[in-house]
Amino acid sequence: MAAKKDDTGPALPPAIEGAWGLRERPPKGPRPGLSVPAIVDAAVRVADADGLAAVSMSRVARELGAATMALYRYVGSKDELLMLMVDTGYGPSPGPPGPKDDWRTGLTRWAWAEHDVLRQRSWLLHVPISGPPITPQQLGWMEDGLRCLDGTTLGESEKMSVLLLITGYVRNEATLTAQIAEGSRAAGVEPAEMMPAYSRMVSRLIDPARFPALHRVLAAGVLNQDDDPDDEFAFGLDRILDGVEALIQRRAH
Amino acid sequence: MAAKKDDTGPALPPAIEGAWGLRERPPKGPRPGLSVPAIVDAAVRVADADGLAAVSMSRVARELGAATMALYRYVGSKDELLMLMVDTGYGPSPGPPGPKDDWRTGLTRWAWAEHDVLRQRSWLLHVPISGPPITPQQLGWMEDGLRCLDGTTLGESEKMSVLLLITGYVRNEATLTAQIAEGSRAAGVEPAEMMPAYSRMVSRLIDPARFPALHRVLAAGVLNQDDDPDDEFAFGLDRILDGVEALIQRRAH
DNA sequence: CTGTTATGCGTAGACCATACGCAGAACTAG
DNA sequence: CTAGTTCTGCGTATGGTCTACGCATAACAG
Repeated sequence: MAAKKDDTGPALPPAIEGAWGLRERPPKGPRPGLSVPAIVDAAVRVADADGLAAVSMSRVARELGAATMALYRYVGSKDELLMLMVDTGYGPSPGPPGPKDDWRTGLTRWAWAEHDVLRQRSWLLHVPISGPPITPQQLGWMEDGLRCLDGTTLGESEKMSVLLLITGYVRNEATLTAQIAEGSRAAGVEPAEMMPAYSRMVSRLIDPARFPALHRVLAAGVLNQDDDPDDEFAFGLDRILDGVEALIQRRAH
Repeated sequence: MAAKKDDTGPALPPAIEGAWGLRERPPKGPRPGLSVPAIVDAAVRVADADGLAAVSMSRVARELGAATMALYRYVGSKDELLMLMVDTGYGPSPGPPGPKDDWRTGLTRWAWAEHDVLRQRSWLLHVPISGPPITPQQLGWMEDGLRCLDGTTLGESEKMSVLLLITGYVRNEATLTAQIAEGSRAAGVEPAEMMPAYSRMVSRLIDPARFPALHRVLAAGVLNQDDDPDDEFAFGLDRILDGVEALIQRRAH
């Protein structure tokens, strides 16, 4: 009676359970010609090469020399495939902080690690995420982030909030720079010329009397100079960590 | 020769120019039966009612009693329609800060205004944004945000960074809470039961030895209690503004 | 050898965006 | 008043998407 109490809320899709190492292959029937990891790898390869929009079931199947519908024996839907793609796309987390690292050093490294992944695989930003993380590597990232805050005065709930704050920032910053890159490719402009072109366009559109502050920003040439996006990233990250530091100080009081 | 120098970078789509009040109707030909604002309003109505996924060209046309292809006389593509939907979906900006407001009060109000819009129209979060803002209301929001920082010691570039930081945070927070809501609707669980169900599922999946920090968070019941999401939002916002305040203090030194 | 079960995958249906072209309306020039 | 021009509405058609369903076949258990 109490033995089969796995009915814990909404069921996990079979392919996700597979990612956690549960679920063994049934002994009957013909040998599977494909495997979930092979499919996911192929899909990731397509996304790396031609972007997320190129990832269709038929394209992934072609990549594997299989028929489109063969994939549905392994993944329940395209959304499920996308979820698994995100998991392997992020890859293993950067590992726990070193024993001598303070929380700030650790979180900085953690944030830069995600930053690097998203720079490399900008298609991750286009995957419509449909819920909190449930895949192994995703939770691995979360674990390592939490460990950075282990010795601090923060409560468990606050640690979680801080992590969400940082990961949100990283994703947002990556989204913005990826948009510039993709926009320039779509418009046929070289990336360095993108922001100046944008700046010129906005200058032409706005009335300086109705948009004085914006006009001042444009006049200062803020959007023209293509300063290192990494500096921009570091700036915002330090702002957030300053805020976290203020909280930690207050809790220690 | 120097009269028609509008060839400033990648051209603005005609419908967007229309949103800025440029572009007059040609005097020839039959009267248009539709209009861009009418189409955009219909599309927004569909998105409000049935979500962004329900917004197809045929559905919008049906809403207007027109044929699908008729819409293409007014917007160049569906992406263009989406861009216009975002503009009217956000609506007018909350206005400039009051004359007695300090920067922190102003930015707080600004952030909450976007927060409220995104709560109301969560489909805005699902629109794949494809570049920096070029529509009138979007730039209006930016203008009002910049004005909040008018009297501070920050440089123009820093003001922009702060704004991006905040708007990114607002979007991120809204995305997370919207995911819970949508996820619970998709899984047929009532929203209040969503996070506990998630918490139980993760507990079942992870090995406490490999995920000690995460295990501790779950044991503390952090994800169970459905504390007011607005408190959560206010927490993160204050963290960020603390960071901005630290910067302003340093610049004033 | 028989029954069971899982696999590969072909077919088909229900959508989607949109390129193209035609009939006719509404204006301007003469 | 007429002819020409230009723009509108929209029907048709193409090529793409995901995926429900069902059938033949392969591999195992007894």
